[in-house]
Amino acid sequence: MKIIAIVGPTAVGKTALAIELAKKYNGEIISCDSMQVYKGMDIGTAKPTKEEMATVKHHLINIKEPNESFSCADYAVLAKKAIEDIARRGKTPIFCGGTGLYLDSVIEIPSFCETAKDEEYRAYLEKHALENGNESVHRMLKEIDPESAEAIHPNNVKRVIRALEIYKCTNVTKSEWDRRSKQTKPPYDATVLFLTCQDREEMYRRIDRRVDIMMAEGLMFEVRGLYEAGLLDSRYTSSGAIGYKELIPVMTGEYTVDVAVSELKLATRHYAKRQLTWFNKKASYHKIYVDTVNPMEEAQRILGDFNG
RNA sequence: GGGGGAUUUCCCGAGCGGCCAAAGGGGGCAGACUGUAAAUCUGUUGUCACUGACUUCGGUGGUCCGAAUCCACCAUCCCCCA
Repeated sequence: MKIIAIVGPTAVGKTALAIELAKKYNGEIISCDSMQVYKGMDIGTAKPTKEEMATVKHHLINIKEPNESFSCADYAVLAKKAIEDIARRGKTPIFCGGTGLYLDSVIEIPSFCETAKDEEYRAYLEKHALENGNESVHRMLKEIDPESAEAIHPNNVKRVIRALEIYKCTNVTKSEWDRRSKQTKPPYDATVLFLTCQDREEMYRRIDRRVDIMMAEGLMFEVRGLYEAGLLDSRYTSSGAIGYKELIPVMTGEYTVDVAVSELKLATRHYAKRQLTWFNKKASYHKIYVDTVNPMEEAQRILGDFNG
């Protein structure tokens, strides 16, 4: 099963390229973005426009309310279904988005969703860490899975807890799960195009420009609407989205719009750097510098006589 | 015109005679990442021939074995009285 994936930091033009390629290669797009899944969060997550979505079929966008929970495991299940669905109709699945882990959960880690979860235990550990310090839960992990304890920094409580949770749920350590998952490969033959900028300054300029456009398109209104509907709350994963969490303080009067916008630009730059770090280490990805070559031409050169 | 306060490394800001290349935060740069991932976390950040040397705390000169820290003058900014 052949699939195409377009990844890269924010604001390099992934969406546009995906749509062009979908037309060229008879494809449908599967969003690979942790925030575009939420309804009503349109401008801030830079979703494709209605027109674009009418031209090419998109999957896994607008499938959850902002107050619903969603995670990578949910994504992996749905994305695999989407691939089947698209393939059944003889089309090519084209992944497009910047959430690296989400892509990995389908093209690299077949057992991603088999480790289960235990919210209660998680909450218990969070409380424990809060009261007894980060080291306390890390020591617990060291007892049962020294290998993971070694790999996870004690301050990264979230991941320490998840490792403990995995063991609690499956009786198998996280390090063992990781080892096993590396032994099997998913049944997909993915060609990944990694869009990026050669010049860091250029990337930051694109981000600033993108944010200004979002504001001009009415991001503030979008945020206010969600805020007034009670859909922005730190309990929700969706409210951690860049563009929303920076604008909430404007609603409450803590920030001026100008301050919020520069915070938003900054957060986006930080995010883009993290994406770069993630994608850069993927040796098999085809890097395309959007500021020095024509991305569509380059993509076609790489994909060649690709046929799904 | 008179009185008071400030000036610190890219930025904010601590330091008030040795333990200071100088806390902390921000930013920059780099990195990690297998169920919250637009999240979470880590390292690094004066220069160099780097377990040591050199330059730095507005400027110049001084006191002292020793100054970002004390003194004098100058510069710039802020506040108060005229």
